Amino acid sequence: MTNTLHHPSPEEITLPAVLAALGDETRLAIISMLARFGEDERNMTCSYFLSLGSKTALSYHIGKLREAGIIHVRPEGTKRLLSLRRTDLENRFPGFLASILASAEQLAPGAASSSNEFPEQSGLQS
Amino acid sequence: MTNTLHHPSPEEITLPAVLAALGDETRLAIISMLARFGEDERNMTCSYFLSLGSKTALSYHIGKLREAGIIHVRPEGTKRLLSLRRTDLENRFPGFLASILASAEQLAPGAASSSNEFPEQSGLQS
DNA sequence: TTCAATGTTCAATAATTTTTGAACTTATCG
DNA sequence: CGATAAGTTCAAAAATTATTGAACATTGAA
Repeated sequence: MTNTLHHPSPEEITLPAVLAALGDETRLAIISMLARFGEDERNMTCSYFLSLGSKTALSYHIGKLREAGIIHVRPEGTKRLLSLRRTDLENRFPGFLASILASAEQLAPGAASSSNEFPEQSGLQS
Repeated sequence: MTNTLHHPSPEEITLPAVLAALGDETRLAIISMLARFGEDERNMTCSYFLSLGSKTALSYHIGKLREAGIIHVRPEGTKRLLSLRRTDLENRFPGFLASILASAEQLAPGAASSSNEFPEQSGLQS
């Protein structure tokens, strides 16, 4: 049995697949949290995202993100350490991830609410 | 019967909806063609995109793009004139549309093949 | 070793999205 | 007027995606 998780190579990452993968609230929330709290990869395990859905649902969504080439998943013991494939995405679709993340910042629970008393519109409501 | 087509206001446009709408090859091709050949709105009718699907399928996809706030549809006689909501999208999600369009340039049939003999990778294969 | 934690897999179900063809509306053209 | 062109609507069918719970595998810890 192939024990290593499959990750598409940079050239295999396609725009339609990436957009489809991100066109889902749960997955958008995952990458948004990853982007903000993921500087230290050690904390970003699957169960970190349990507030977003059941164990099985997360396994499914994380698999989608991985297969689309958006995140990297590194098994470590019984855990999986997740990280954004920032560089690969930037090379493939310049500016794309940055614009998404900037717009998605308010999506993830526990967002660093920018201490703004006047929320304006954020474009992120379902 | 409300004869005017509904278009979400800028504040009603949400990132998940936009991403979901664009996570489809047909719709990505539509906006890519619109971006490249749509400077003159007069030519961009629904039937212009007939190479991408049946009449009914296009009606469906164009409706999706409209409801997501990505395009504007103006009835003119028996036709519908389509245009990208570039400004609204740029205000809402700065840099997003530009990055998509730059990456999607090769998607639409009849693309201005950039006269490049060495295609590299384009990230747009299905 | 035994227990608990972290995830995956599978099959079934549910929900959503897409595609189709037929019928229909509206407007334009001769 | 009568025919054609451009689209829409509707309901049914097809296809895809997402959710669940049960069972399982692996690793780490007591």
